[in-house]
Amino acid sequence: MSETIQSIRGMSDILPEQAPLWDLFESTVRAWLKAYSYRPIRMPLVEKTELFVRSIGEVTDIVEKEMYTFTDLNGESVSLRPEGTASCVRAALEHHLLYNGPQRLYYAGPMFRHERPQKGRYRQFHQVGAEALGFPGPDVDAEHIVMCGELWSRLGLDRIQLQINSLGSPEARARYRERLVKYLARNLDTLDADSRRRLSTNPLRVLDSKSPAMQALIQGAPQLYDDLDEDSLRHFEGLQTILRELNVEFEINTALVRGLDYYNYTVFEWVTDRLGAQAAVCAGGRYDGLFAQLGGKPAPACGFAMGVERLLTLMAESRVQPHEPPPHVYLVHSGVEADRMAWRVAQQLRAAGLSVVFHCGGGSFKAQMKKADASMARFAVIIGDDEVASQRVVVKPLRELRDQVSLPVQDAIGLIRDVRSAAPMEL
RNA sequence: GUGGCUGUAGCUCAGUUGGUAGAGUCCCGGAUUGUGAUUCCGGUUGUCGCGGGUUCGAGUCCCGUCAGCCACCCCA
Repeated sequence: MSETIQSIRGMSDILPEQAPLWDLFESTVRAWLKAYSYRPIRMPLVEKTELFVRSIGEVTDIVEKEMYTFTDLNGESVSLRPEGTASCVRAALEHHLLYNGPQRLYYAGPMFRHERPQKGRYRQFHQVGAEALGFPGPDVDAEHIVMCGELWSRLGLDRIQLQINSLGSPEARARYRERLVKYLARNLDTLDADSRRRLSTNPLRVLDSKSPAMQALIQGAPQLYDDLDEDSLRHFEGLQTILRELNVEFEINTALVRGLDYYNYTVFEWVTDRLGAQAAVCAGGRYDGLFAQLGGKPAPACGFAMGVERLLTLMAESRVQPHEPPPHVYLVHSGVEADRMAWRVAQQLRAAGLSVVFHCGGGSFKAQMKKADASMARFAVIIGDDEVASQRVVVKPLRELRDQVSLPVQDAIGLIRDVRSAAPMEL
């Protein structure tokens, strides 16, 4: 025997047992996006590395050390996508999607980041993202936030809190960054090693530090809010007004700075206390500069992405149960003529819209029925020599405590159909 | 990338200063070939994650490695 092969670290199989929850999530999400008139777009999983360098930012951890980057056979550097927004904007530019006005788009699928796996964090993980391209106002920011809130209730989830912040215009952020660096530099001896490193790379992220020793320093730090220009303030106020009118609860978290470079103005994050360290289940914001950054005609835009695995974990913990009815019929048959009849009956049952588990592999009735239980199918349909002679089948309920009956096939279909839509019986 | 904990049957887990592979569950066969239960009997549950080392002898101790979990970092 040769050695077995394992899946790659941080990349897992979604087994049949878990699939119904994924199905439930995906169908809920699709209906929800349809209700908001977002249309699907499917981008490649692989893009030129340059796309992510220019959009996400060269000095971000994602681009610096987490991308699956390799050289294609033609010598070009390509990467598995670590997120979806860059590809989505690239596609919008490439196909001139905004020529006919603004677009509401969504995508769903796997993303890849070479991080150390832990709860809610995997190397291949899934996101659903929505992007509103060509909308300048805070009303679209609000739309995104409101629709997320609605999704949580459609998914049966509660205790997901909303945090918002404004990063202002690029100029405002640059002013603030300078002020913050000065402040942090004065308190250099209080900074931990990570924060000192961030001082030169991404100083705003120092505010995110979880180190208890840093909290006082962070409390006393200058506020980005003080550097916001009039337009930024008006945009932020506009968003808050809508949220308040719609009774959407939110918290302004001035330490909320997204890790990706392309954000400006509104940023928001939905967080939970039930996932350990990976608190964010959905995050997004405005990225008015990205179109130009990717060489296109400037266009305002706003979007968000949610972590599917994290939401599924919450659903499982909230005991959200997908309704997955078992097949209608387990078809048991024994005997040369009976086998032949069984094939025919199976097709009749399926043609009538019933799902059939056909017993393959032969064996005695006893052996076949031994496998039958209520989780396998609602009914066993049994065919033997007597049934061949009478051209009837035996229908035996596997879930209800009722006697088996002998019926012509058409009557059997009727009987099974009658309970098809009935709620599954608790056993 | 850094740190901590863990890895024994398909699954959930025992395994006592280092001395010959265990339980429950599941699965398979039979008692019982017109059928789901119960009971009884029998059977496989295994490179003890992998590779080295120490030792007469390693599931147990040491080193390395891989994987899982948790935290840091980062992020959805």
